[in-house]
Amino acid sequence: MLSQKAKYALRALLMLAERPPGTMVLAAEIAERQKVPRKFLELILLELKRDGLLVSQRGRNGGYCLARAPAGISFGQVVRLLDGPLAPLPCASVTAYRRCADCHDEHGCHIRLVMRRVRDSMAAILDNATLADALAGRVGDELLEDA
Amino acid sequence: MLSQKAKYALRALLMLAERPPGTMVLAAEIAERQKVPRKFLELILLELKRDGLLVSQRGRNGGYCLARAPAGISFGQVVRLLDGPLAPLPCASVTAYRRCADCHDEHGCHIRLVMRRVRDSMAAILDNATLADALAGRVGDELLEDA
DNA sequence: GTTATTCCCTACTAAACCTGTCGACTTTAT
DNA sequence: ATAAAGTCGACAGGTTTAGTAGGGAATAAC
Repeated sequence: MLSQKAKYALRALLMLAERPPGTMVLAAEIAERQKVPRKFLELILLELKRDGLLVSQRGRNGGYCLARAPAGISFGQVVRLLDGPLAPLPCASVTAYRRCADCHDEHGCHIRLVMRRVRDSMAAILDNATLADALAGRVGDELLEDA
Repeated sequence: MLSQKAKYALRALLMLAERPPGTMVLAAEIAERQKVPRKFLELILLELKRDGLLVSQRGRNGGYCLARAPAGISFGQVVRLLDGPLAPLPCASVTAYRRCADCHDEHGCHIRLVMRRVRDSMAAILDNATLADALAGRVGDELLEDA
């Protein structure tokens, strides 16, 4: 399950992606428009900034904007940053592999093999979906008709 | 992330699937062999039984066995039962749809569309992978060679 | 250089959830 | 009767989630 944090982060990023590149937007404005508690949002924006997805400007006329073009930011990066690895099990993770303590012969573990497939397909979708794709209505391979 | 409960449940079911159909196995034996706390496992087995995946026999010579053939029990059923809907967001769920309270115009929500694709691909894998498939080494479309 | 604005940072909290544990009760075979 | 086994409710300790609170630091405008 996606956390509120990740959901809020995606909303904020999508909102920023709609603006002309370099436009500074106030945290307060994002909070109001996206209906996210202001202080909570600040924590999230800060995390996104630390990870290099956002650029910020302090003081008057400050705010946040994307650090790269919307086509350069994927859902996968955002979800991993805020919610951790995609894989349903640590032993099925590629980016954050960890052995199951109680699993003898991991190599033949059927559960792991299935979960590995799940993680691969999640990664294929999320790492491939960028903010630009979302705004353009491109979801996966198909282009969405009107609505 | 898969809960311990779901992981233990899958382990127990796979173990039962290896036995000849109808063989009663003690909760205590499953617990020991799969290294799962006994009392905790009992809760899980009970839940599996209530959902019709297991059959139990009380008293002496009692135990648990699968209620159906291993080919009739999918990973998806088990995961949904113990961990809830597959979808990363309630608004992207098929089996347990719930509107996002703070989402105006859900219809055009880009986040939802992406998460819907994630849930579809998870469901395709998990609902298609049965206990029998796992034991046979069938994972998805390909058959696994030795190792 | 003062002031208003805006992001930055740390600490805290209340509630929920996860992972079990405990103890008693019921059913059943011997 | 007795012992073996599943059934059930309550609870507890730790972790995570979803925020809140309050100030500190940088910057622009005046």
